[in-house]
Amino acid sequence: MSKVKPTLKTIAEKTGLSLATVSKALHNASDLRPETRQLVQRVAKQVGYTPNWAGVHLRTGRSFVIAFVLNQDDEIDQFARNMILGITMALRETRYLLTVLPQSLGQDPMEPVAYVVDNSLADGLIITHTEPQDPRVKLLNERDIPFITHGRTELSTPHPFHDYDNFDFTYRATKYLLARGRRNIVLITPPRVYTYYGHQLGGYMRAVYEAGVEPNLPRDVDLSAEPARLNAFARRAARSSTPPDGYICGSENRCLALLAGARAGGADEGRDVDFVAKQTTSLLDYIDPQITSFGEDLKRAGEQLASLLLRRLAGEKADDLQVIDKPTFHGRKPGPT
Amino acid sequence: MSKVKPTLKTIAEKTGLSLATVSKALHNASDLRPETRQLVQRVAKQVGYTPNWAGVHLRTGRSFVIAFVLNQDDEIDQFARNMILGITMALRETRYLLTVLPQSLGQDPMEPVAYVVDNSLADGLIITHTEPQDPRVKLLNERDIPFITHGRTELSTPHPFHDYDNFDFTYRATKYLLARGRRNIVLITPPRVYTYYGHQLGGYMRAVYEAGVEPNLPRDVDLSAEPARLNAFARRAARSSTPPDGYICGSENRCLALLAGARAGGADEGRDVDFVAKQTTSLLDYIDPQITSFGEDLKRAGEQLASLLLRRLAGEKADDLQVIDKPTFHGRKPGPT
DNA sequence: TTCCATTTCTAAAACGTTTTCGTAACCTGA
DNA sequence: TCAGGTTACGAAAACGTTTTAGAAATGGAA
Repeated sequence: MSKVKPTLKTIAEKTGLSLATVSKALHNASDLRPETRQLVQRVAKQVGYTPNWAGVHLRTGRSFVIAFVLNQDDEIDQFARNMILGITMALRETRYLLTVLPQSLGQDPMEPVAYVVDNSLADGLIITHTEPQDPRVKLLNERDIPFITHGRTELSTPHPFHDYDNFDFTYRATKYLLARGRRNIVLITPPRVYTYYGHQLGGYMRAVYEAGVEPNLPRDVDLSAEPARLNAFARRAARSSTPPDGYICGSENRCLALLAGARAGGADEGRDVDFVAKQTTSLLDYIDPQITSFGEDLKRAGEQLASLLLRRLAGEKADDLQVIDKPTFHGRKPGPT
Repeated sequence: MSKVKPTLKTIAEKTGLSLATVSKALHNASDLRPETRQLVQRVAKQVGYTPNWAGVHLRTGRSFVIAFVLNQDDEIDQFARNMILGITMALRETRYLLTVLPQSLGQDPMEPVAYVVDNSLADGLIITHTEPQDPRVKLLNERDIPFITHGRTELSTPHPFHDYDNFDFTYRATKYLLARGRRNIVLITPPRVYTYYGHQLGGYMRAVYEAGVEPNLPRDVDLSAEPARLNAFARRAARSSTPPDGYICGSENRCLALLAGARAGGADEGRDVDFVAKQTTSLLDYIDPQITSFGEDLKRAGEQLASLLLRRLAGEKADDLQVIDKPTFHGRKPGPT
């Protein structure tokens, strides 16, 4: 077994053909005799030829790499894992590889994106946690670099995106709680900077106003803080003069934190208060109490993001590459009392 | 603003020096006048030069990429996320990038590794979920490709690894339960193929035998199955003639599944049965009941894996790059009754 | 002044690929 | 037989980098 990796030259020498012909044969060029093509491909397989990516990259300028910017703050359970899983699923069977870049907590969100752009590390980017006026999107649009976002922006130039219908989630979740007779419903909002903060708030407000009920918007507390803080908040709230009788929450774990807090405050789940969560894992299937939820399939989101981006790379228009997923209802309670 | 990316040639023309000199100046070569070095570096900064990786790769054969094989089955909560986070943390400030490859469920574990090797996609690999006779490790050793494993093997050729002391985890967990008067303790084992299955079993067995207690090893059920199955198992077991009074479990979520099952079977947590989990997230900090656990810091594991691998790439011996992390105890119960 | 040693720089090749352009060879019809 | 057109292949350049081997310039000693 020879130690050196076979190259086009190896095949050229074995077949007596030129480098140019070999290259074309492997790309199924039309100006070659079928026999020549087959000969080359046979020899290529025989010697175990695989293209040298550095060579390809240098010559073509294409790196066949998709970059994913991994955001650190996890309001959503298993976000990163499922996203990456989905992306890699969509990328297998293609020539593309996935590279992951960290977006550290204190760090400028711009930095990883600029790094990829400046070093032309990837043919396309996937970014998440979008803001209405996302500077990363602006930069990428400006430089004309293919990308897709998870989440929408409010920028005028259209760009590919995949999003979850967070308006629909909170709208239906609120209506569900209202139907169960709840009237003092708290929405645990995500960080205000993100676009979907507005969506979630919108769905909640609409449902509440339609029902003629007052919204409950805690002002003095950051509801997007760590779960332990949520726990404390729910405990205090349960003991207040107007205890919430419903919670809507964007993650299972945070929902459990609220639940434990409410219990510690003396509230009884099911009787005094109900919870609705966004479900991104199977956790709610096997714990008690049974908590009603709306599902978001992050793995599928990752898959879609990647394949939409590939279509973008193939030249499709941004407007045709915009998808919004609907929440799926997981009822786990008997009907309204 | 010029559209083309500056190259060494750009700098060479601006300074009037040759390509060779510019290249050496940027690498701090010793055979250059300090003034020349500074001149080149100043101009490089001014024009915003960044090296073209394809060019570097082609010339040097080094890709400056670390590959991480992402295993799909997650017995451990947030495994992938924290691992990747840690790796990327260790890699920032270096020239190295991380690419993630999927290891699909039914798929031959060999495939992604072989893919990386055949296409020389990375300078080094990080693989997890090691088996005692891991074929991937054999291949990589054979081909002399730098790598590191999360978990040990039983192969004779030494290789770099980072591992969690799973023996110590189950040993101490079992002793903890024994000290609380528990005598019928079930260990929820991971899949048998993995090396750490043996470690966990060993620690458990040793503690049990030292105490003169019979081990409880359920034979007819796959304890590494999905959490929903664990839930059903715990329910059945609670109703049996010899209900377990202690569970040791390698993940928080699975532990919650057991807990819900035991409750459904009529067992009361704290009175009839106790749980000890391996803790890799903050979940246990804010739910009830309070569950005692042993921590495994996966993010730090990722960081260590990456930096050990970098040291390997720098030429250090495998024997010097082997680390075993100790469990950290999180007691959440009052002392033994 | 001459010669050698040292310092400082450069020319050129090489890594593997794709693509443009050119040129043989062949065929067709008169 | 020959002009004109088509088919099938090859030569060479280019992408950006690093490195080897050598050349020019400088300095010091004789």
